[in-house]
Amino acid sequence: MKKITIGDAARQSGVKVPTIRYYESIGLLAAPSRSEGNQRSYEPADVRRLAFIRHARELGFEVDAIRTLLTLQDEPDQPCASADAIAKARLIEVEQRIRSLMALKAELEMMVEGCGHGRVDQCRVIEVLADHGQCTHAHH
Amino acid sequence: MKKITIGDAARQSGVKVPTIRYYESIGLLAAPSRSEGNQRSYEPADVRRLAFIRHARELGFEVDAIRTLLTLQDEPDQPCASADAIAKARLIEVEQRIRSLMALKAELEMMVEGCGHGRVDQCRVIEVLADHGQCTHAHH
DNA sequence: CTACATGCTCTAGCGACTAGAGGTGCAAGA
DNA sequence: TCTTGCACCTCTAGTCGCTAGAGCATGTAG
Ligand SMILES: [Zn+2]
Ligand SMILES: [Zn+2]
Ligand SMILES: [Zn+2]
Ligand SMILES: [Zn+2]
Repeated sequence: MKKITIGDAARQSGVKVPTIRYYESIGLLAAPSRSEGNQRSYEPADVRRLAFIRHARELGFEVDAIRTLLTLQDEPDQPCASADAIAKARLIEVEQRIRSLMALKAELEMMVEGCGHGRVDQCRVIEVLADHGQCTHAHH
Repeated sequence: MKKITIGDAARQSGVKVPTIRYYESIGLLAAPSRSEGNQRSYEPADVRRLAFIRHARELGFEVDAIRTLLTLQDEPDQPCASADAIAKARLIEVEQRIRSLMALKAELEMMVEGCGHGRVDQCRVIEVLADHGQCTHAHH
């Protein structure tokens, strides 16, 4: 019976007010009912949905993936294979990203630690940037 | 002999043609001279500059940082402290990103491996997404 | 000379928001 | 009751680093 304003929904879900409106505009969250003064009025289920979205975003899922996951959530008797596939794809993505960043980290360490902090024309940072041949990894 | 077209510059530097024009439009690369038919004509130094930009982008430096690095490169007798600071900042960024992604990886593994691949209402993936309390890390 | 590749400018779109302008609604204190 | 002031509304435009396309002009090989 209590009306949940967009501000309340934001506080309870951790999703910012403009972002909630944005999610509505892209059809990720259904348009809620309105008060007499045309203000959005949410149900507890909407807040749970927002928290779900936020958590999925924090874990790096794209909005399109979240759209699919939300649809699945609404069909509890279906097999969960596609949800698992989405999560697994994200996991593989993250693993690749970590590998790539570790290689990057190595290059950056070489640059930073290799520099004697003198003049620019002796700077290891600038030197390596100007010549990828100085890198230990062939591809970044 | 010379007359490096934008296509040649692209092939030699690894930066795509529209991207070169984009870099010119944001002032990252100086506008080159033009041929009689109004076509861009680059010097070898421009191609080196493009390769520098590309390498820096591959290492994840932002365009604004690259702008600073390029300015520094043009002043070889200056101290390289600010170049080193930019690289170090990027290194710290990368290290933080790796840590964050490792935590993410752990959560995703729990989700993917914890699921018995049955019905959606028993899916570990959906369950964890709906409740951050199920996560091992407090913050993502 | 004729194709066709490459070049030109300009505009719009991507993802996932964020910021601001300019207006309305609403609750609480004086 | 009035007023203050925050919360809410819509709409537009900006962020970053490109990328895609339209509709032309130019350059080159056969
Ligand atoms: Zn240095
Ligand atoms: Zn390199
Ligand atoms: Zn599952
Ligand atoms: Zn979590």
